[in-house]
Amino acid sequence: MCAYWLFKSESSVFSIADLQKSPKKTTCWNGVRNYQARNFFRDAVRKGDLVFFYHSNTDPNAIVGLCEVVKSGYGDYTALDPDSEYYDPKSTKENPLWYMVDIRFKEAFAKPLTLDQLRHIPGLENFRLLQRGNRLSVLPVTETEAHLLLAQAKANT
DNA sequence: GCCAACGTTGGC
DNA sequence: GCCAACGTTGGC
Repeated sequence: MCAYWLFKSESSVFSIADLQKSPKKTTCWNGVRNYQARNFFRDAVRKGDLVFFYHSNTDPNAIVGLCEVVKSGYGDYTALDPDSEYYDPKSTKENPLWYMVDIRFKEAFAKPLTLDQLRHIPGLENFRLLQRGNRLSVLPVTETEAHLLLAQAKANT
């Protein structure tokens, strides 16, 4: 049983095109410094899970493609690097405070699912991405929601 | 650039 | 443990 997730990224910081250009089309998703997101990485995101890639703070904001988790949660080493902007002295190698996962590019949608479009899809009323004030950068997607998203992406050609 | 919503910090 | 202040996120 694979689960579904949505990862947010500002396209100017790291876009799906950047992922596609990465070695083996794979990257570690580091720099998550929010406890809720951390808990997902540590306890729930598993190898084989499907990830919707979302561009935030861009125009238009949209789900732009799909990736696959290729490595479950492990210690985020940027937290150990004093030169990193993600450095956190409370984290150690033995006792990581922050976690990351690895994802591999799967597909870029021919036409991204824009935020505006998502708001009009029946069945997504409770989708966390669409909820007011939502700021979580790693969020769970239910199987029902995932199927709706995949169907819409397919229909969007 | 603005502002609402949220998470975190720190004083008490 | 409460809550005000602050910093950040993210849509517009």
